[in-house]
Amino acid sequence: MTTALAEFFTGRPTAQIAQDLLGHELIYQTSAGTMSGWIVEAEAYLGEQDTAAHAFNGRYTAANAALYDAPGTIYIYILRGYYMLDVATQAAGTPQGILIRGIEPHQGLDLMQQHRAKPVPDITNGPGKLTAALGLQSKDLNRTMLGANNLTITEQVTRQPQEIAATSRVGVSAGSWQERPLRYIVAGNPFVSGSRKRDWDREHHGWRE
DNA sequence: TAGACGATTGTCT
DNA sequence: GACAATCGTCTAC
Repeated sequence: MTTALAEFFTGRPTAQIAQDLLGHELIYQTSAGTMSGWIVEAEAYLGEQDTAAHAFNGRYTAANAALYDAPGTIYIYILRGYYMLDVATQAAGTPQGILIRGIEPHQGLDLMQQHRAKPVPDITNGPGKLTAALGLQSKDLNRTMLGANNLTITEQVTRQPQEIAATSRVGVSAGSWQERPLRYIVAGNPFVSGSRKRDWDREHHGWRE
């Protein structure tokens, strides 16, 4: 991983990093070809103090250890049989992270549809869906760095969101942190999980120009 | 089109 | 043995 990419995932609040991540491109290279997509939805989880976070109250297990690693470390975990893709933020020992919940396919859509035979946009509009589409069905990359192997994220935005909206996080049960607006989306993009057709920007998908 | 609910599986207590 | 940062299907409008 480059220094610039490491710096992107630290040095400011995780909520800000999650917001900044929208419009960056997630790139996964396999022997079958390259798949990539623009990040359109991300959620921030703020470590020990966040009742919804896996590391709440300093919880440390084999499964969530990646959260405690260096900024830019990939954290892959399984929920109800589905693989989820996260990136650890902040210095090692500070267990904060960002869950990537939706991407708009750019390269290799045909490959994604081989992995997950669903019509667009159902192919990548959810955290478990996008990992299935990419063929990320193992924890091999858990605790490895972005860019160290075949999975990375661009240092710069490659598309500029027209408007970023903040909402409460999905699937977070009751608690004082339930309502916190830590989920960030590209407004109007069809690949945002749970988005409604009537809210879609059919012309630009919520991107500038 | 939108809301409700049951299936399902690795992980922790 | 219970639970979870979900998904897909079914039903009602």
